[in-house]
Amino acid sequence: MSGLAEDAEQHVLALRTMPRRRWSTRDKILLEASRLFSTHGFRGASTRQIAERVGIQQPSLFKHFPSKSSMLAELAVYDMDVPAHHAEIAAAATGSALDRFAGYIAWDFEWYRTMPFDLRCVTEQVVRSERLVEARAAVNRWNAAIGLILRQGVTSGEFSESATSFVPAVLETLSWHMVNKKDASAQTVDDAVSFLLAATLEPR
Amino acid sequence: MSGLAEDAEQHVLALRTMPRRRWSTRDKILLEASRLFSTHGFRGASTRQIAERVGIQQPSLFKHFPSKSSMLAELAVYDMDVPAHHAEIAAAATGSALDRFAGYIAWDFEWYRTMPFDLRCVTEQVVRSERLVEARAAVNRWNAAIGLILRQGVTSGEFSESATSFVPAVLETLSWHMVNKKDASAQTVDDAVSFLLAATLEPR
DNA sequence: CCTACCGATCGGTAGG
DNA sequence: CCTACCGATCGGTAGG
Repeated sequence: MSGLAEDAEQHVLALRTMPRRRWSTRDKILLEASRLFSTHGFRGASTRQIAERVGIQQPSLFKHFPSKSSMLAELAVYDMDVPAHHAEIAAAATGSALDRFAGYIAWDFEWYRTMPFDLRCVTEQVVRSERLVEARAAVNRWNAAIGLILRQGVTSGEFSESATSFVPAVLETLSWHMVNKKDASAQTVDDAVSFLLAATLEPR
Repeated sequence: MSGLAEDAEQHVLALRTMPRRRWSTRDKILLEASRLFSTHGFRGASTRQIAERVGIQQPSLFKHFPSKSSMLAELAVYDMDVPAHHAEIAAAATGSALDRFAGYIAWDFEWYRTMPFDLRCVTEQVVRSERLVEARAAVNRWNAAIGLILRQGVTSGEFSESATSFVPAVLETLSWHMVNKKDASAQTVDDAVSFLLAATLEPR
């Protein structure tokens, strides 16, 4: 079922090159919902606030989404299914663990840097709200793929064993940092890759 | 006004050596509130849930706290005022930036590892809810002190300039990691210090 | 610390 | 996509 992830990735690539006023109402809803979820949390962001920012009445939201949580579920596809798909490819590829890990995190940081939606905190809210079963499965797939690459790197002597337990959480933080900073550039991505690799590599 | 931070630190040290059944109702409320805030977010945790876990009726909460947000404000003292106080001491001390930074983060990780309350996500919720003016001031003080140490280390050639922009967010993540993991030990603290220093130091 | 209760706001529906 | 509206739940108060 990688079709879901690939379709979602293509849709985001299309949104990035499209002026925001030409976005569909549905995507405008997702954008404002993501921003309010990030700022006030899922429960703290009301459907009336989302509708106001989009410029429609609150009940009109439910012509595009069956529920508020379905908005979060769709954002979780961009936040977890797409990264999980890329992480699984990196985990199954040939080459050194270091090269595959470096390649994945470079893609990951660039994904978040150019992401139109504000996905910060989506992961945590997804993991914690037990309703979103599919999104939780994607989180587990991502963790499994990253964990595999890290173990491969420890076995080959490239990665520090004691460091690997911190890597998933720090990777996530650096991803959100790309979203957080308006002035994040391609250089910022390179710096974040160097930062994480320096912490992960076995000291020589 | 470091008396607030020092009193709060002493209170936490006392709680750590006291069996939980001997805690005051007030501290039991703070414990369960912190856990529910961390799991469901501030808005997602209801006062009825908090009261149920403490074993009292919901309106009784307001005999101990004037409002739900005042519970968050008190947790923010443990999450921000106490660390800000220690960071400011480290920033003003003599010695190399590396030594002072390493000393601070070792204290920080140990603070969160042995913290009875679950302070994850308190910072974000504090920063975002504009009402908690005092807590926001503590966040700013912490950021200023850490930023000063980092700039000192860059000037002296000990720290990598491009790395320092990621350090505050990653430091916070590693602190929460100490709370998150039930099996976090003194060794985990040492590993986290090594992890962050490896990423922060100028490569030789 | 309890019972009883209130106004406000919430997510979502009906019907057009 | 709008207006009108509903049941549920929210944080907090009154009074004992």
